[in-house]
Amino acid sequence: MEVRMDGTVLTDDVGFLLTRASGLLVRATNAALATHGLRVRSYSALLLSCDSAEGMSQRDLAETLGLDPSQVVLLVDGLADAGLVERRPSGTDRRTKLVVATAAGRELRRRAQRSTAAAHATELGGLSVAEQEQLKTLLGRLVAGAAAGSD
Amino acid sequence: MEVRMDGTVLTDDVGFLLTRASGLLVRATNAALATHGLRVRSYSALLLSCDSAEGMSQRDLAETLGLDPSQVVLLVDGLADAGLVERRPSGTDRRTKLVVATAAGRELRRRAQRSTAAAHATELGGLSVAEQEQLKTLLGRLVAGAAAGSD
DNA sequence: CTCCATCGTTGACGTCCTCCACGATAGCGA
DNA sequence: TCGCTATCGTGGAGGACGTCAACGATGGAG
Repeated sequence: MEVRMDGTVLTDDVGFLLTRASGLLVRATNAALATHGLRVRSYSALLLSCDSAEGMSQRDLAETLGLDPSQVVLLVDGLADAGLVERRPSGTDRRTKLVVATAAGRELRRRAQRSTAAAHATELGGLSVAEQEQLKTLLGRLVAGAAAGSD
Repeated sequence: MEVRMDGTVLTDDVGFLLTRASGLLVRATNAALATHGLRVRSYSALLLSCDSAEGMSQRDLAETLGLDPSQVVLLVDGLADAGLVERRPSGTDRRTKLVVATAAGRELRRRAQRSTAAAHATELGGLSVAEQEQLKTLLGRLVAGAAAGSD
């Protein structure tokens, strides 16, 4: 019988579990989004583009998604080529381009959302709704804390 | 004021938070492990090799880490080249190779563990110890459930 | 007007994911 | 015993992703 206090055993390590859980969910979600021609990455960007009425700068997109700005370029390129979003010039700053979802983008978002919800339900089936909420809260605090620490 | 029930808003999505948190922790941990010539991947494999007395087959390694077996080959190659683990033939099955940590591997593991613990403490600073334990439990259940579901 | 910061973009390089195929070995049924 | 099928480790290909450095265009402070 082996008893250890912290993340000494790999499968008790928060970091490992985080990576493992994320990998599982990403894989399942990517599979669910494949029929819509989306991946987790592009779907996330589409969501943000839909939820901001006036569009979101690529800078803010990168910040929120935790990505390098150079990756957002390709991400938005793909979405724009598919007619899901468009780049609009900002009225106040000619450097920034606001990414805003098109009607087609908003429509696809609705359909894709059903797919991801189904995948999430399957993957998170082992947890009760209350526990999922608890997990969400803890992760939110973790992310917020880490983001604050890197300022 | 916008109120939504579930993961409708991206930053309230469990999957997104999971990926985001994992990315943050992996980045920090990789930075902490860099001085030891390790990455999260190789460190995890080293841990497993240390914790199983008789060694672990690459198959089981892949299973536990959630990786494709072909990746484990390269992973173990790297660790073996660094003298941290060695491949031993299994007494019962000549196909399988047991990966077992060397003395140097066990020594490095100890030092590396201190680095990762420090990184974790920094990154998880926003959560109390009880909350970290809670998070660990929830993630463990999630991973176990998803693993059971894919059988 | 000048100097420096910021935004989007491009390029490069390495890591990681996913899948497919192969030789060697194991295990089972005829 | 002989095949058939499954499993283990390995190799290779192709795409996605992470990280960093540099550039032109623009904004803002002094």
